[in-house]
Amino acid sequence: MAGRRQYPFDLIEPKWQQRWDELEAFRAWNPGVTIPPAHPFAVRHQAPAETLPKYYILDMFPYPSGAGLHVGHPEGYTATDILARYKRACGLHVLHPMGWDAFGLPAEQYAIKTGQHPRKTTETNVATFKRQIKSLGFSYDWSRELDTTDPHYFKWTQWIFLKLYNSWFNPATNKAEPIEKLPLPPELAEGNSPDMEARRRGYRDARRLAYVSEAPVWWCEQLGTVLANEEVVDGKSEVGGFPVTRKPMRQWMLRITAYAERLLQDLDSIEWSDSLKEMQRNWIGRSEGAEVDFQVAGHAEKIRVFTTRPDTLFGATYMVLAPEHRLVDIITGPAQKAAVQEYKTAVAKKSDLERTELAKEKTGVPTGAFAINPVTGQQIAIWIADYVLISYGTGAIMAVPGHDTRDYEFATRFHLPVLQVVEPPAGIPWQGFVDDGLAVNSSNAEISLSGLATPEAKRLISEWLAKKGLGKKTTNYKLRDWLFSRQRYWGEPFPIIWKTGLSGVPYHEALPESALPVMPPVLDDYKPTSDGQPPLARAKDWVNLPDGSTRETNSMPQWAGSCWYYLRYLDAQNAEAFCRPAAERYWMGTAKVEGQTTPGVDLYVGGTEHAVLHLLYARFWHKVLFDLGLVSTAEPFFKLVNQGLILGEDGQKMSKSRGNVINPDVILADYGADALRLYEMFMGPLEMTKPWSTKGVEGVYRFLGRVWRIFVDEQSETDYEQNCTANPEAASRFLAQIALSASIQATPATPAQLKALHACIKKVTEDLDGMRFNTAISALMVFINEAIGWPTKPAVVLREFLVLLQPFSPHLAEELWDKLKAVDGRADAGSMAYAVWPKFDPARLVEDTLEIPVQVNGKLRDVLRVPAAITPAELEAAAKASEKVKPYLAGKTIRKVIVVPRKLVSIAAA
RNA sequence: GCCCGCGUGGCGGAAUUGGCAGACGCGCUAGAUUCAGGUUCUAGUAGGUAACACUGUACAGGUUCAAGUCCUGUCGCGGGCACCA
Repeated sequence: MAGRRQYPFDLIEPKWQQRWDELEAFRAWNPGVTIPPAHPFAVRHQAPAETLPKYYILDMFPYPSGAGLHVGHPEGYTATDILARYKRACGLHVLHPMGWDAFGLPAEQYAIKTGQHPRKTTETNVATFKRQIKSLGFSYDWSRELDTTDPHYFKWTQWIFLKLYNSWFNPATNKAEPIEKLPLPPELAEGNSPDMEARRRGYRDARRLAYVSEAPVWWCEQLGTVLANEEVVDGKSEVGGFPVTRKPMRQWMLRITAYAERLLQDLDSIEWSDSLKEMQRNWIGRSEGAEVDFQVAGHAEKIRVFTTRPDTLFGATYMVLAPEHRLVDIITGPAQKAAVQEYKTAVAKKSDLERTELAKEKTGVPTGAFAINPVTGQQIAIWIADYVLISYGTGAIMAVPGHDTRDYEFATRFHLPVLQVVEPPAGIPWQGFVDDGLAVNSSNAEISLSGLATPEAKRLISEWLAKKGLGKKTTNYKLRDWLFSRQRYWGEPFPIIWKTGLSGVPYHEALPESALPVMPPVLDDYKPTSDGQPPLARAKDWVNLPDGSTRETNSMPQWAGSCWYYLRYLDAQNAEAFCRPAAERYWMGTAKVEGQTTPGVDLYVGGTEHAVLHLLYARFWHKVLFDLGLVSTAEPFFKLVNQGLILGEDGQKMSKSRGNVINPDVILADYGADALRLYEMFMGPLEMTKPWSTKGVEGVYRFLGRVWRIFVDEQSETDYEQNCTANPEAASRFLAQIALSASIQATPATPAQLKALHACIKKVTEDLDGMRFNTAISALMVFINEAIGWPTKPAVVLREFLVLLQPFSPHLAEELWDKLKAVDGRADAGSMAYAVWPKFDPARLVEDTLEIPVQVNGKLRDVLRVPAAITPAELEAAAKASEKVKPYLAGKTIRKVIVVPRKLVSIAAA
């Protein structure tokens, strides 16, 4: 490291971290809990904790990887810690917890390689993360620490799964309801035969929020597991970037699509960034349109299509089915059978990556069949092509090549007819015009759209189709149901068993709550079995139950634990419930508390990588729990902020291969936690991507050194090289012998000193409210730059400054706060954890003179120093009288003079 | 291709939302302290000029007494979505 140590942070920081631990200084108190009278919380607040307004501030909990903390972690954690400390100082009851999202692939892959149990790896990694996080002095309530792999935790993850399993979505009420209350159709209502029982069971199973499906799913050979849509990026696995293929498998699904509309609508009720909301909107992918039925000529079959442009129906000149469409084999003519089969096979062999990457040129083959356009009566060819996806809409489209880019490309390639049915604004060619215009060439004997603007044409044709029974208005979503099972060992087992029903058909049943937690079996080998079964299937004793039923061998995805951890923090130790209602209502802000306005988590900070995975899944679970009356808010996270990425010093993304990774442990050892915290906040706005600079750390470190030297007598810091780090007593003796500077006195502050202080209070307070940490720190620096020149420094002023510094660099602030006792004798200075935030007094900032810039024709010509009480007329006169201004007015006529009181004078002259 | 966001000194970034562009920090220059290096302290630091003038917030226009900020177009960078009918 460069330079001498600025101050003994290596003694100060462990001392205060230990003190906070001993005091349990940052514990948050649930309703009904008695607070020890000596606790600083009780000392500050006379009222019971549950009558104070709460502030729930949450970090995205980390996956404890083997690599340890990287510098991105402390960025978000410092931001939330500063706010947690600030809100505590402002008198709010702050909940600020931390835990571990510890199920996941790396621990399992390490187990496959070494045979070491993932539990062991996880424990080691958690210990490392905890040590690192603690060394940064964050004010977490560690009594609420949780770990998703702890049976006391995942018992309740399994319990919530049972809630999903035992619920269905009632479209009439738009809510999840218990499955027992699902109305049965009349034909199933009666009869107790085994057959009727099985049919009733089938009816219910098809409607549960957690259900089993045989549909094609993403399979990743390298990872040996299936993946959710959200985990597949550009045809590759999000983790590892391995190829994935489509494969029909029996899997557990969660019916998130039932919540598509609410997940979309409720975005309007929460304070997230526009870009993040937009990402969720895109993912949900709502589009309004119509379904239209096309009769297949010479067949009984109809083809149903979804279109967002029913107004272009007159321009539909052919149709396309997805190659996987049910009707393809039925309608294909004998002459086309071979070609169609060949095309289907070719498409099936393509991975999704190839299907999109090689999509430069459209492909397809005709089926030989024709459909009848319901408005023109024309026969139009039916093709199959892989640009139509089986998974969206109905898997079939009406092609309007005149006004759809993809259809236009296809029609051009295969010489299919192109008709104009929309008139663009003047000057734009109609071919391939896809925006709104005026309908043309769109009339038949019964209906005419011609001349109508696109929205009206859509409305009219939809009504007409509905009246004729040919179609109806409908809404489609891109969102698919959530594939919820994985072929992995290191995840929550499902609380599900399988039984054999009539004629050998297997069916599933939930285990009772009393069977929770379902523990995973002990295994020697964590690989999937050779026949592609999940590793849990290897444990025969575990799988096979005495009554002949067998356990579900899939496990839950990593997202399961993070879907509800923010609720477990509210009542983390509770063995009887996932969360007690009183605690839930208090911390989620729905209990009646004076001054409480925010529903849900007040502030959630984390990376943008969870924009559509964790944040969508958690909202979904929360809404189900809300419907079932288990939580009291419709949304979990009221305000959400994404921290920006920290790049390497070379401006590139940090990576081992580039060799530009900054290890926070090294920074910590060289400059201390306070400097690291301060630097990460000083780099720039929290949400921005910004490069690391170790020189920048030195800068804020020097600032902390200046703060230290304002307070202490430099002559008394005798021996910096003395090593007391390993010996707390020696450290404490050493720190105690460092005397306060003689310039600090219990004297009243001068007006100039109060002005500097209150300017700082104002700026820091406003900037913290707006989460502008970088400019708040610059205000602290401005204050110190000024105060360092004061011959005598009043203790009252410095105490208030320390309260402002404390959220940012709490260790140094505590040490100096403690030392100030020697001058002002204030004995209440044991810990700053609940020190009261100073109030800014505008009276202290009143200026008696102002500097007023004077412009002539927009150019600055003078700056006048004038009394603050000056009238606009006097100000104008003073401006015109200025010797610096006069030459620019000479020989010109003043056309206009603008006087902005207390701001500026602008003269226009010609 | 479509949808967001952003372009300010050598660098990270400020600018009360239309009112003195460059706060604060890094770096750099000079001086003091020191045997010396480091540290610390003091002064300076957008370009330009001997000093003024003048020029400057990606580029080109526009609105205004006044534009980094508002409007139109262009270019560049970052992120998201990507055959979603």
